[in-house]
Amino acid sequence: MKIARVMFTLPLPEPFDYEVPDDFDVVPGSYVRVPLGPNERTGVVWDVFENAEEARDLKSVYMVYPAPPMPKSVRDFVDWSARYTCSNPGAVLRMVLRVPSALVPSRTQTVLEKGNAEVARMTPARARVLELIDQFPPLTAAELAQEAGVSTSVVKGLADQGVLSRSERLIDMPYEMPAPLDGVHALTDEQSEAADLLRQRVRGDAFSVTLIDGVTGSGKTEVYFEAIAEVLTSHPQGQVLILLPEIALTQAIMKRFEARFGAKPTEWHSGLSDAERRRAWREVAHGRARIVIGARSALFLPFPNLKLAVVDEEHDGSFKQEEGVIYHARNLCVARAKFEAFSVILASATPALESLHNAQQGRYGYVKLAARPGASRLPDVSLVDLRSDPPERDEWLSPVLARAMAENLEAQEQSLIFLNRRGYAPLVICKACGDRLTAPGTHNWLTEHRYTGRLVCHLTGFSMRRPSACPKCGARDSLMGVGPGIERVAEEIRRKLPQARLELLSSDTVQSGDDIRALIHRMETGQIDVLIGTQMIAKGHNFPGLTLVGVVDADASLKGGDLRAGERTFQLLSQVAGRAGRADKPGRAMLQTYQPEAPLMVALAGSDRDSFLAVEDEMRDVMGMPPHGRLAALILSFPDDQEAARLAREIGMMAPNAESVDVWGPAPAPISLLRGRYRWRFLVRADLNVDLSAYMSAWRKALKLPAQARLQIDIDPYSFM
DNA sequence: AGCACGCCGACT
DNA sequence: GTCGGCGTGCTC
Repeated sequence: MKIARVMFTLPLPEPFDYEVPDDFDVVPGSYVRVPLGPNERTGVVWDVFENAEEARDLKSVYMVYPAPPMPKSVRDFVDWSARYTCSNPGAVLRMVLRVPSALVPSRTQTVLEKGNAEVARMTPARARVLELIDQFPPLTAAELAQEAGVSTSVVKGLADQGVLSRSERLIDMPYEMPAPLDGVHALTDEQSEAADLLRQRVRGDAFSVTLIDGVTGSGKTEVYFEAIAEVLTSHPQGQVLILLPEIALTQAIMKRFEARFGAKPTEWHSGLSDAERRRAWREVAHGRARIVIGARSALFLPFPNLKLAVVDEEHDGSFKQEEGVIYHARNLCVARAKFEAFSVILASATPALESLHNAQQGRYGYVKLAARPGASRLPDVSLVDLRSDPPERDEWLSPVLARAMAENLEAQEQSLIFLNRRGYAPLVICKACGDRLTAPGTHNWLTEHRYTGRLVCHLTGFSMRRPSACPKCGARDSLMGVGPGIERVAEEIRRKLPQARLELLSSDTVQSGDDIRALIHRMETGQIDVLIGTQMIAKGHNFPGLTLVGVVDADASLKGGDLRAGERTFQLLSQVAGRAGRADKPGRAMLQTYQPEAPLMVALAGSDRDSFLAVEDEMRDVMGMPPHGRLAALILSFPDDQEAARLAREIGMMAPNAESVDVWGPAPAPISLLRGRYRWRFLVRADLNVDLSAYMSAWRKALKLPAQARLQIDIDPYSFM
């Protein structure tokens, strides 16, 4: 008897066995329809084996889909990812099998084109159809009737006479084949050299990772285009995947691909319709989609013949999936490359410490691209010591920065003020009773938004009208905003520079991409003197008239005990500082800080990424943190406050003892209440030689928790909330 | 994930 | 006396 071991897209711990009828062509990787309990489901055959002795009475496979079997390398990748992320293989499989309807071949439709027969009796309506027929590719009867402005019966009549001939066409057409167009970009010597190296690395069928470290405008994209072109020519069936942060998947990037490769790449992201998704999945699975550009979930498409994956903006935090199966697309991409023996290119202007570390260790190849000649370089960065030059009471700009802004305005140059805090004040207290207003059931402070007149919790999304009396003691007009948000700093700037044209940029002031583009346009064309904004201003264009960047609170993002706070702050601040100045007009950046002697600040002041990273790397090494150690988080959530705390302590007692593993916690999570559930966190650190995934799985397995308790395991956490 | 079976409140 | 609430458990 032939037995198929079938994996489902369900959170089951293991595959189920089914009998395979003799006349069924079932191989490992086949997609099958099988009975499961009272229903039937689609699953993937993980394995096939002969069983001599009559075993349990198994149910039978109903049907095999006429789709290319899932390659072993992809199944291995699913198994490995499940183990690594401490999730069920079925949950990972669900990410691969996102579109079950794509397993069925595309339906066909009848289309019409010019036939052989002559029209017997010409009518005006028929004449109009025949006039048009040569101008279009084959169309359906409905489309043709619409174009000609006649009813479908006219079209049908012509077809029945043979004047139009009918043929069948797939509804979901294969994509156009890309073919590199030469001579699109002239490369500089440096770029050619980099391209040569990459071409050489993608030519074979070997696993490799190469980091392209190049500032904005250094031609990273053109260089990795060369590697893609090489794959298309040297591997006639080869497929290429480009992973981008979701937000970077714009029509602009699609146009650049089209210009280089003569056809639109296949898109894969959350905005696709069901039909587009089905088509994309099917074309990928058949190996016909040769260039796929997508967000992190594209990593789980069932490529049969992947030869190259590019992770652009590889440092970007949005590659980390924080819900369901928690994974980092960049890291899993490298893992998949090992299973399938393909090349990976990581590209960034501010590479992640981990990636640079791997490059330094020789595990990754490394290509450095310097700035394009004439492009702006990092501006002069100076530190404003808030201890020696403090702002006035209830103000946030040091006199030093305020003076620089006034001079800049005088010289008709633009300033940009960065503060990563939305709203007016990050905390509201009652002057009468001293109460700090928090979101209900949490300790999260409410942020005051003057613009909308509301108090908002930025962590949970809770929001209320600003009350006129204290909710605790009832005192009237006693509520007071404490600390700065961008609205409040804007108020201070209006007071100090009343003639300046000032605008704000945060997720509260712009609703759409169009709003942002309009604002960037006003900034570019000099219609704004001072732009004040949150993190949102870090990304975007260089502004030619911008010569001063002020960072209100350079210390802010260092707080919170987040492992990567320093690294992220450096990336963010160097991005923000990099907005200032052009070759002809040098820019300067001023960072307000209470700790000008901190290594991060010193490195920023020296615009010295390498020495900052060296210091950061040293610190991580001393603490045994990534990339010198491993990190995992365990998060418990439970509907009841008291019981959650008790369970958390109990879970802590059950942590397995292991060499070279430190368990910290439980601690109430920074977002301690989320969707009605109370949350506690553990942080686990281990040496590199420890299988931390196995440790975490063993820990979870040892626990017996009530059904409402939920445990999340986050291997290599990026968010500490 | 579904969908069953199970044991406790408001209704013909 | 039932209809149905969603808590627990199973699916080869």
